[in-house]
Amino acid sequence: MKLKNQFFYTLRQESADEDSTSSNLLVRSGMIKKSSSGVYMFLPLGLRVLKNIEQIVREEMEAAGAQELMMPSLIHQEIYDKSGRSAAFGPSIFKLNDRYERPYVLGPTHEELFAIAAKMKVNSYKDLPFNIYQFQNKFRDEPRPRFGLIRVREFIMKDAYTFDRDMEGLDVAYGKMFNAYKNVFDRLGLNYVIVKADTGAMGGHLSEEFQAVCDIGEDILVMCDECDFASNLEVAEVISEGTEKGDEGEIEEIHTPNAKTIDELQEFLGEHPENFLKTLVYKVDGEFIAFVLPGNRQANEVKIGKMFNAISVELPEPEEIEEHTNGVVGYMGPIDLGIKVVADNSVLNNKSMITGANKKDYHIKNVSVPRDVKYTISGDISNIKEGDKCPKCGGKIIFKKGVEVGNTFKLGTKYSEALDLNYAAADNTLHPVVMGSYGIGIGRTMAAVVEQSNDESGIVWPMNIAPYKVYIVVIKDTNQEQMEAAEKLYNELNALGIDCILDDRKERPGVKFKDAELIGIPIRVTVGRGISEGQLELKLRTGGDVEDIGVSEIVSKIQEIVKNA
RNA sequence: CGAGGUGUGGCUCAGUUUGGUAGAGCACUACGUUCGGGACGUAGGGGCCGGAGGUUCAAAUCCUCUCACCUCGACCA
Repeated sequence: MKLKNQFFYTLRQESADEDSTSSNLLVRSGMIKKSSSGVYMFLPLGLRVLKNIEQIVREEMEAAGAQELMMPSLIHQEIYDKSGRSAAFGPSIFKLNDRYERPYVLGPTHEELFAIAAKMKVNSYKDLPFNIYQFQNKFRDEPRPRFGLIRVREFIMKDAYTFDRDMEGLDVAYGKMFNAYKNVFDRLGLNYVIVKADTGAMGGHLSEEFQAVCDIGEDILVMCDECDFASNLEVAEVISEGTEKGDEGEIEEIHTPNAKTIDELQEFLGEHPENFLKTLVYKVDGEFIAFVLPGNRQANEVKIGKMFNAISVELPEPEEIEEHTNGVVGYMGPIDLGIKVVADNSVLNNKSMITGANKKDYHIKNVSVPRDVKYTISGDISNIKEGDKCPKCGGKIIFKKGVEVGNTFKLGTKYSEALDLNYAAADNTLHPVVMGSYGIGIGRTMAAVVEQSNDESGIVWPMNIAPYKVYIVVIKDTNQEQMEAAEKLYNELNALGIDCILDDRKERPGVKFKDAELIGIPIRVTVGRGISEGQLELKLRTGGDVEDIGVSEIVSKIQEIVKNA
């Protein structure tokens, strides 16, 4: 691309309403522009990066035996009603009516449609397995779009779906896709970890997430400092200490005016939070249930939801709680609360605890969980925390933050059963097809790369996804010798399939250098005064000094750099 | 959905408290000087101040409604 007369611009200032390094750099370099909250335009330069990432994903999908196709975005809502996901997605699904008032949705993900398409092909066990995928815009009405391309409402996803006869077949298909995913993120040079995760609205048996490690990540990754344990916080199992803390004593009321939170109580009594019993009331599919856990642990709503196989787990308003229980918010305790009580594993043996008296301004002490707390169920309902024991090896737990760039699911038969995707086995009995689904957020991956690869001057694209590989700076666009040398190099590189930018704008050199760095082109060639001695300058975006190179060697040198990157 | 904030030229913002008919920097145009790391000077062009209604002789400024965007929280594959 010659910059003159092309749709190319950069901004010198940060955008006022971008909130992350990656979104600022992508906006400043003219690759994307926000269209409305959580919706972005991809401009020519940005689109090239997107397509490059897409191509890497495509190559790995094809290598894994997947076939590309394309589904519509506009889908009859009935299909999502049938699978129960209109409810599961709730307000996150974009809904609209056609002119006859028939309800449609903009597809948030496509398990249903792929299952329906698969019915065309699947009759017998001989028709399985197979694997199909697409790149397509997905729509999700996120409550709070954030961080540029990281959390958006319309985004391009590569979604793949595998179809097998049984779980053994799924294991094989899943393994292939899992490896393909590793290849993709390895090729992109991302620093990522793979964690076990909740299956959420997708359902099924297993979910693993590919998480790009970065500070603005919205997911907490739970890792072990000794073994390879890695899990999303949502599902990381807490190994309860099982200690028998304290001696049983008589319950005593203590006056604790205005000490409503664990922090205030700690301040007031001078006791460590682990000696408090925190009592939280959740509305689980409409039922008010109390959850008792140590003062130093957070409740985990995903675990609670699983415990009751519930669709919704929400924290009710204080008034609602007081209406439905005998408790007083701020002074809640599990004794005589009047509703079902669930105890966290880690408090079951504790015999000397402090908890709310269900009476304003009072707590009680010497509470023995085995003696005094009448719980219906116990289980693991809290978040693991840093410093806890690793559930796998007993090592120490550490946290990192991650951006979920890929997700794989062993779905099982959830969708095939809902949509009657069955096959006849060898004995002529009918069985539901066993499915897997696999997503990669393309735009989000692009943002994650920028988050991990930038410096004070701008983006540093890896060679294989850079929008162009070489940026040719012509120092003086009016100097004929310089322009001719630059054009010659430009043509030679293009002929070799090495995409390059020729900056032939009437700009001062400083402007061109700054732009080259901002947009992150890996190789910069400067055509300047040295040209009269047949010399060019070469500089890499990743660093290092400017190198003088003869005109005759420049092309082979660039080829070598591109090849070895 | 709750709380807070912001909408003024392409971009970043001042002006709003105390109404008087719109500014700065960057970007853009012309000319000149300069020109190998976001040049300088001079002269220009471009905005009915998010929208609607109201108060007033007069509204970017005050009042009402509304829309959009942002932050924190809630929520969330």
